[in-house]
Parts: sequence; C-alpha cells; structure tokens
Amino acid sequence: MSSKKRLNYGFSGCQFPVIPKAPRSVRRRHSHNNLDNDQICAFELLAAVAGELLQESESSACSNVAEGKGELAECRVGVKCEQLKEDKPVKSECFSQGSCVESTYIPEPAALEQNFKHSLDKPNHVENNIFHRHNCSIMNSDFSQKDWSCAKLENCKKVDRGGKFHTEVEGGSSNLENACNKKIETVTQKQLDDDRKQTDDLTVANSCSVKGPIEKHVNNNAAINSDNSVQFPLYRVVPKPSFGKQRNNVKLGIRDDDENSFRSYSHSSKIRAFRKTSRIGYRRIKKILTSRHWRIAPQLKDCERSCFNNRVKSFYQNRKRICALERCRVDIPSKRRKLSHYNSAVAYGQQASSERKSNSHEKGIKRDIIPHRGSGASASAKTHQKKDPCVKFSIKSFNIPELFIEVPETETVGSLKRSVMEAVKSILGNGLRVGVVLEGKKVRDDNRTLQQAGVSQNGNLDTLGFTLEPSFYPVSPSLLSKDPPASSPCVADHELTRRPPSPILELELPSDSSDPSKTKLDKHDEDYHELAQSPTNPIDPTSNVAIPDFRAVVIVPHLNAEALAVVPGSPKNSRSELSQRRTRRPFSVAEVEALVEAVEQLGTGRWRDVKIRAFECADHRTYVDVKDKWKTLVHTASITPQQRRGEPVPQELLDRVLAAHAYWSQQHGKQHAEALKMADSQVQNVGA
DNA sequence: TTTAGGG
DNA sequence: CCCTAAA
Repeated sequence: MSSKKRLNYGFSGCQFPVIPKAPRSVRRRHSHNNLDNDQICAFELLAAVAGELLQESESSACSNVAEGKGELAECRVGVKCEQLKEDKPVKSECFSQGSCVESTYIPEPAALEQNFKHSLDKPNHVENNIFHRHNCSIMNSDFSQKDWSCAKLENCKKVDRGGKFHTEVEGGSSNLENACNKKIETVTQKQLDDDRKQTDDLTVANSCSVKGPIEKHVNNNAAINSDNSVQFPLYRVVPKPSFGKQRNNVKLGIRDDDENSFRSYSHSSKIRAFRKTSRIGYRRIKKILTSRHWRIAPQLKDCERSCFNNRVKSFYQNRKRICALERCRVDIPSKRRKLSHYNSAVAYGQQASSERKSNSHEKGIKRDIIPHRGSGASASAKTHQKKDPCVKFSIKSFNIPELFIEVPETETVGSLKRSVMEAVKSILGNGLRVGVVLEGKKVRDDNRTLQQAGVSQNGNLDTLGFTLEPSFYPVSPSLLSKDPPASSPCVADHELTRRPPSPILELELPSDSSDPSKTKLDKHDEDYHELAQSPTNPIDPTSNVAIPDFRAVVIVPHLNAEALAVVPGSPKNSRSELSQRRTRRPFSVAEVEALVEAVEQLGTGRWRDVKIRAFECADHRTYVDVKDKWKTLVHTASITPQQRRGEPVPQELLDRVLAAHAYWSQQHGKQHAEALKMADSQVQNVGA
C-alpha cells in the first residue's frame, strides 16, 4: 500500500493523469466500512504467506529474504551474509553521498536476483520521478533516460554474473558515465556535500550492499549523478536569467524569511530539493529554541551559528560566492516565523552576538532595546501608572538588515568592501522607516497617543519593539498573472533582470495589478501611509520589491517590511506571539481563474496537485489555501451577488465553479458507490 | 505530508 | 486563514 501511494504522489508532481484517483474520503470510507472483512482476509492471507515462507526458509539456507535484506543476493554474488550487517552504515553513507539515483541503483542487483518484482518497480518509479522533477533536464544531455536504464540493467547483469561489477564499470564502458562526463564541467566537493544534504530525503530503497566494489562505483559516479539530478539543471538547462546574467555582479538581498523570498522565483525543482533540508533545520532549531528560550542558542555549535548567518546563501549554493567554504546549511522554512516572536521576547540585554545567532536570522535585524526601568521611578510607575506619563527606553542599536552579497572569488577585498558599502548605502539611502510593534502587532496609527496605543511604563514595554522598514511600500505582485501554468516558472526573474538599470527606484513588478498608480513609488508610499491608518484596509505589507540599482548592485526582491521587523514578545503572552496570522493575500481574479481551471481538470480532493498546477510559482499559496479558496468560491457562487464581498469574481467564473463542484461531487459520489459495491461483493465472496 | 472539515 | 484529526 505504501509503495502504491508513493507511486501516485511521485508522479503526480508533474504529470496529471486524467483519471483521478479516489479521494481520500472515499478511500477512507471504503476501508472503514470493510474493516472487519478486510482484516479477516488480510490475516488469512498473511498466515498463508507466512506459512509458505517458513517452509521455504527451512529448506533453503539462503532464502531468508522475508525482510528484504538482500541476503540471498549477497550469497550469490559471493559476499558473505555476515558482512551485510556491518556494511549498513557504509552503505547508507555511500548513498547519501551521491544522489537519489544511487539509492535506487544499488539495490537492483539484489532485486533482480531475487526476482522481486516490486523491487524493480520502485526504483524505476523513483528514477522517473527524478527525471520529471528536474524538468527532464537530463534528457538534454547526451544520454537519455533509456540509456540510463540500460546502463543500469547492464551493470546489474554484470554483478549478476561475476560480481566484478566495479572493474567493468570503471573500465569506462558505461554509457552513462561517458555521457555524463561530457556534460559535467566541474564538480566540487562542496557540491557533493550540498547534494548529499539535498537528496537525503529520497528513499534509500532496500538494503543490498556489496562492500568495496560498489562503494567505489558509487563514489565515482556520485559527482555525475548528483550534478544531474539536483544541481546541474538549475542553472544550465533551466534558464535563470537573473542569476545567469549577473553571475559576476554583486548581489544583495535583504534577508527575508517570508514566502516572498528567492524561492518565489526559484525553479520548482529547487524548491523541492530544499524541502527536506529545510524541515530538518527547522525542527532542529525549533527543538533548541523552544526547549526553554533562545538564550540557550549560544550553545549551538559553530557551524550552526554560521548557518544562521549564511542561510540565504543556500539558495545559491551551486554558484560561486564568498564564504564558499561554509559547509553546513540550515535552511529555515517560512513557517519558522512562528518562532521568531517567541525568541525575541528575551532579547533584552543580550549580547549582539548571541542575538544574531538566533534572532537576526529570523528578522534580519538586531534589536537592542533596553527599557529604562530606572529603579525607583519605574517601580512607582508600575503601581501608579498615571503619575508617570513618560515612557522611557533606549534603543541601543539597530542592525542593518542582513544583506546577501555575491561577488566573484576573483574580486579584490577592496572591491568587496565597496560592494558592501554600496549595498548599505543603497538601503539606507533609499530610506528606512521605523515601525512600532506592540505585543506582536504593528501599531500603525501614528496619531494615537502612546497611552491609547497601550504603550505605558507599567509593564508592557517589554512587548514594545521597533522595526526598520523600507520607506517605500512594496507592491504586491501576483506571480500568477495571465501566464499559463506551463510557462516558465522564472517569469519574474526575467522581468526583474530585463528591467533597464535606472537610478530611480522602480517598483513595478510583473503583476496583473490593473492599477497603474500602484507602480509609482511616491504614489505608493502615500498609499501606504494612508492605508496604514486604516487597519481594516486589506493592504498587503509583505510583498516583493525589486530595486535595480544603477551600479549593478541589485537588491534582490524582498525588501519586506515584515521581514525586517523585530517583534518583541515574551513567553507569557506567547499566544499572540506564537501564532501570528499570515498576512492576508486575497486571490486575484487571475488566480481564481487558474484555480478554477485546475479544479476543472483535476477535480476536488487533489489539492496538492491543483496547487502545483495553478500556483506552482506562488509559494505563499499552500494546498490548504487553495482548498479553502475553493470552498469559499463555492460558497460565493451560491450566494447572491449582493452578499458577496471583496474583489468581485466574474459570474462566468463562478458558474464554472458551481459546474465543476457539481461535477466532481457527482464523481466522488459515484466512486463512493463503486467502493461500496466492491465491498459488498467482497463480503459476499467471503461469505460464500 | 495531505486531505477534509470545522472554526 | 487557522487548526487539527485522520490517513
């Protein structure tokens, strides 16, 4: 069952079979209704199989394959079974050094040998999946998938026959190896390491390990495979104009952990490749940070610290950059925001160093605010709040939001300094605005008094925070636009880099925004000020901004007000800190259209697929969002136009929503009925 | 991790 | 949008 499931999901990433699988609800109901019967059947079946296996194992010394350890194969290829167990650590290391391909590759001899059909299917699936995931980039190489498979099978046979697998492969007869070598220019050890991290999540299928020979083989091919399967396509096959064209330039990025990060413009394969790594890092850090509070962060190992500071680099890990030797990457996904507020709660008096480690990576800014709780005065202020109307505190320093800088290794130190200076100047010069945050919420109304805003000396100063924000208001680009989903996922990159260099800040982004006034900096800034007064206005403060500069210094998107924010909080009011709502991002009509189209084709109940199809580029939309949007769309469509709110959705679209909803509901109903029928017939069979 | 569904 | 049970 599990392998079946993998198969479905694995392929669905890029391929959308016309025939939908039964939604989980149906499957669920099915299994539920027939629990008893199925269980009975299963047990009987199991018992029978177990009996058979037992008999076989008694009659054959080497047929103890029930656990799929590949021992049978080992025996035949002349490696002692005992060795197997010792080899396990070695083996997995081998696998992880290379790409996922090895992990499917190695077990094959055993699989073939044992004639385990499923063992063959699984690796093939994974392999296919890889090809798809990376946009079939390998296809562009000199060898095709077929070659790959051929090489694979060929080698398996070699092992099969003589166990001299390694010598034959190393002899250069491998199709694959030759082809790859043509394509690969250089593969550094670093890339290997990065790859290892990225591909750890791919299934290490099965277990067979032949010490020595294969290990060697794997290492030889690790470079090839890893480069092809993960890194290589990203900048060689898939056009990445903004990266490619500026490889020799300095790049600056404001650290941004929001969804509007580099990833928004990244190719999807890259996004996925980072997924697991991210989560791991997230969990690790979360574990550390939530165990008490972040004061323990300095206990992090050195490499983990550097990871915080260099996290952004991981997005560019296949390209040259300063700090090229930085080894470990801890990539923290956007969900991580939940941590931040909590963390900053105890920032007072922290040393800058420790603060940076655990906090600045989060918000890109360091806060050192020391409230003056001057002994007696503030003490009395606590009890007699109104007697001391003064709010006293000092801001020791603001850190400049973290910059991402990329320069060629051949650059001089001097020019690096200048680059950094340019970067800093371009930020400060463009103006920053200070924002006020209280108890985790932005205080936007500038006209309120501190008292009205709840900033008083009597205790909540530790929830007072300040943010450095770009003084212009970012435009919210809708990545979806009119482009069909199949179009290049890098549209935004194109747009950004094609923009003529200009000393004047431009904010126009590829957007389906119909309001041209939003593209003007001044105008928009005004808008922001106006709108900021009104908390009900659905303005979206977290968006991408590109500021092409005239000195080839590019601030990569994401000057993001929220990302720069430092929100103080304390574990006490952790409720508001731990779960801040994501900023509202109303779906545009174009997005709705894409959603409708995807659902029409894929049906309801496959939200992950729908999401990928309709919002591949929009990382801030999750499948839950998509599903929720559909829910509201269905609702919207079923109410009168007068009752609707927000941006009006064309009636035509709503009609399609209703139609699709009706259609797929019917389909699900049918499937449910079929499932019931099947169940009934099974019951009858069992009874008879 | 995904889906479904309530809030 | 959030949360969470269930698979």
